[in-house]
Amino acid sequence: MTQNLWFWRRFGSVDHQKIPRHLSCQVDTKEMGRGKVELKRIENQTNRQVTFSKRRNGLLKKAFELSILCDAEVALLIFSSSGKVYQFASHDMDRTIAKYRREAGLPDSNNPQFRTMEFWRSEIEELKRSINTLEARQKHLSGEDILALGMRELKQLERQLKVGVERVRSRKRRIVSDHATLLKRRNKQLQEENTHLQKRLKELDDGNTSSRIMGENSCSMLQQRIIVEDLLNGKDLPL
Amino acid sequence: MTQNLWFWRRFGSVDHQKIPRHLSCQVDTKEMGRGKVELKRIENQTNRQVTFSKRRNGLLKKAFELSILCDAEVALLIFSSSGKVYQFASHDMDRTIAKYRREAGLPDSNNPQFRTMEFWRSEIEELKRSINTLEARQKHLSGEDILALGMRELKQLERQLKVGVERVRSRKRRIVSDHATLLKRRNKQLQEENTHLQKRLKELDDGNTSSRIMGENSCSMLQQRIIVEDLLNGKDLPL
DNA sequence: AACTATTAATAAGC
DNA sequence: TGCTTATTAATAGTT
Repeated sequence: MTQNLWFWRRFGSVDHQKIPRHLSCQVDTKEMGRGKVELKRIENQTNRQVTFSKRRNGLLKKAFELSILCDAEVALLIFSSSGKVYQFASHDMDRTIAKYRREAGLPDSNNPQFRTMEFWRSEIEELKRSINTLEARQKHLSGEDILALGMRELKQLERQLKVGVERVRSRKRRIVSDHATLLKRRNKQLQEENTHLQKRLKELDDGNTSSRIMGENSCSMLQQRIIVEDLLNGKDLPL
Repeated sequence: MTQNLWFWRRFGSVDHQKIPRHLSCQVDTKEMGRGKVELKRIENQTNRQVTFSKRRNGLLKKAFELSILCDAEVALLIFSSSGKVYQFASHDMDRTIAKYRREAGLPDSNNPQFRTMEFWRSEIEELKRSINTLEARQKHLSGEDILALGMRELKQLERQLKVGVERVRSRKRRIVSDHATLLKRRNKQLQEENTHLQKRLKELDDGNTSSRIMGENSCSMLQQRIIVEDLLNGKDLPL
């Protein structure tokens, strides 16, 4: 009944005393497939989702096999982090749950009101816990409340912050560069248009207005140049 | 919700069109380990029990891993054919079961408690919104998901990250410096103690043991120096 | 329970 | 999501 999680103590860290195949492995991680995966929440969302899909299927399959091969009654509930539910029950979910309640459950938790109360309560508790965690992390990332952190954590934090700074800088450079490119292109267009217009004017007229037009042109160029400089200084970008 | 058992159709008979390793296999059975096992109840009682034990552990382990790796909520109930129950719940068995009942069970919304439920629901919504905000902020601080940010926000973000880095660095320096100070002080104490001891020895004795003690002394000093160097390199600090 | 040969599961890449 | 491949994990049978 309470041998829940016992395997964690046994399997939590893989024992590499005996070298498995070709090479030994120094890292204390969960390994499978092509790579090695730390037994911790996969941070990359896409990856997590793919792994979830694969392992969920694997788990359902194994639950099914166990129930058949060993004539066991198995019930399995899986909620994805997005809240979608997947289930397997060898006999009948409700029957198995009822059996569990009789065997392991508390005297009377079958009260529907009590149960929903408990459910919402725990749901809220969990959300609050999440918020606390996130807030703590946030503070750390802002360099606050770091007195309790050890050297190792501080170094990791610094590394992460540096990565963040670099990404932000990279994005900034990209924005500026894109805008500059855009403006240059427009500049060029205008220049060409100007040349064209001048040519046409020269063809139509005999020189008494062409100087005025050349004046307007150079003014427009100047304005463009100022905008580009603003961009490079990071002033108000339209994006 | 009812995609239960779907995998059975796909995995029920293994596809051996592609020869797996050394030899192909003609039989349409479930295979594993050294032998091949039909996907049906194992008749031999001993065998069945052993297999149950092994596979049960495997299943529990995998359920656990799924919950950790993919941040999923998993509940698993296994009754052996002799009636013994084994369970795993990543969060809380009752909570997960309640969640399942809500999801899969009747969408009973005309409850007298509907109002309070609505209240809690909105409470939860709000908490979730907070979490989303926090997570978004977190990502920004990690330099992720910043494509939508404008130049002004990026600059602010960069400034904040720099402040964070500087605070973390400052804290690191402080830790190292404190430790160095501490060690230097201890060093000095030891040195004084040493001098004192040597003096006393010289007074009491006439030189046949003093060399040994000096040896111990220099060894201690060497150790101290190594620790200080570790500190400056940021290795494992006790703090 | 430990060992080992063999197959299954699956991480990564597409 | 599905397929392929390289690699590790699970485990059936044996001792």
